Amino acid sequence: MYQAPRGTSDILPQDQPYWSYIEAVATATCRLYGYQRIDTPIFEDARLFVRSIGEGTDIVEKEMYTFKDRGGDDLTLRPEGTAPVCRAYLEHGLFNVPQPVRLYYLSAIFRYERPQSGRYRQHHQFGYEAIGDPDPAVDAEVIDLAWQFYRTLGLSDLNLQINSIGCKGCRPGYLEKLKEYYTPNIPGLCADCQGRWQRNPLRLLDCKKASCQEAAGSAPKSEECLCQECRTHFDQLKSYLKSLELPFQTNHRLVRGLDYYTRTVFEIQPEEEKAQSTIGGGGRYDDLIEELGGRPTPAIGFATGMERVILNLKKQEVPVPEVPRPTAMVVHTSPHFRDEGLKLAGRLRRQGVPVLTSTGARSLKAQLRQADALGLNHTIIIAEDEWSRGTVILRDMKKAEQKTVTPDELSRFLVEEQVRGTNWTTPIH
RNA sequence: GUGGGCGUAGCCCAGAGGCUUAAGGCGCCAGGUUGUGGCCCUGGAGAUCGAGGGUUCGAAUCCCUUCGCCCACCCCA
Repeated sequence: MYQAPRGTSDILPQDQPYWSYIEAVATATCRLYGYQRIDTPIFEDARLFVRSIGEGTDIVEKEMYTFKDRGGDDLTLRPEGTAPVCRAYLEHGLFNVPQPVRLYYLSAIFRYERPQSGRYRQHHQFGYEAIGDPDPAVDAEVIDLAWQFYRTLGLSDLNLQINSIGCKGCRPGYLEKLKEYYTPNIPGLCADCQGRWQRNPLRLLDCKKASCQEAAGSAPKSEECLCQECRTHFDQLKSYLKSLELPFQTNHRLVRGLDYYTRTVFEIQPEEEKAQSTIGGGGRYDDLIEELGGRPTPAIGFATGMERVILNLKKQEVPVPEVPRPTAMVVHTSPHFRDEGLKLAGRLRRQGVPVLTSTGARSLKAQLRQADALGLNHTIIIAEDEWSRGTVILRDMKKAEQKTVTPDELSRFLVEEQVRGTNWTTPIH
């Protein structure tokens, strides 16, 4: 038997309410803030990602789905959403519209990793970018939008952590200090951290090993090494966040895994911290667009993992709206009426009434049993006697009552139900 | 890539060497007479016991290999 490839999964009807709910809330929230949707291809020139994410990162080193197409081009299944949006920004001259350009996306992301709870090879992100404006007010807006999104969804007990990792001007100095501080501790560090000291000192800060955490605890803080501009930017952001009444915490050990981040970085995670707990994160990437061949263009973005959001919606037992389904079914006492049943159902549907039809040569009993199992409110029974008098039976399955009606009366009743909204199923769980 | 746990019907699972010709529950299908569901009763379909090899008179049960799933590390959404 074939199985879905490792790390991928089918989203069955049972889970679809979560997806449409999240998409609806994401879309509505973005509209509230003036972000417009953008969709980029599922694959891109491999170099786009190597260039933007950074050669030394895990994503580029071992997680990209890269392949040669028949024309010999190296293509990569998008492992993150920001670089493609920046590419589109440049390609379509979006620097010629009023800045910042506010864009959002809902898209599949691919990373070759060992799957585990909340981590998949194909997952989905809702993300957005504000490109072309250095103002810390934009940082605040981006963070606020994320917070608003989670709140609207109904998630509670979330933590917002922020940090500033400086710019290309002041970060090198900070990294020096960091390495200096760690030098005497090197023998006590875990093997991974010994490598990090060499290649990516920032990452020393978020090692989860107890032994390394100790050292990280009293390590020099990036915030204390910011240049004047970065410091002002960070201070202003914090003050804006306070104005917006966002309950943030400054986390000096918050760094992010992609190379392109500058200044503001932030993450949002559920209070009870676990593995892969971060549900969303983002940051500023003021040098990325230039790196991709554009003019220097400051920008900031955010992305959240849909699967992780769903995980938390379930954990917190947040009720989500059910997707509408018909609550009526046309059945018959004899297969001879199947044709009439199809016509009647067709007529109802043209009037906007969702209905099911029974299939197969089943007995009336079997058809009703099925209607019951599906939790339908009504069955419309086509039966000899009534049909010969130009009527059908409308049976209320919940009340176990039925009456004989003409097709016109039937339509009127069901259209009425439809308008009142009772002709759709609503409960869930 | 590394470590741990687990693989018996669509789902939950019993069975730990010969009464297993693999049990039960849910679900599915059908029936319980005349055109009507939900409860109950009866019947049915559905499992090469993840796969391959080995030990044995005999293996779902023991051994080896392999694949898959889950969880954790790394890292991230």
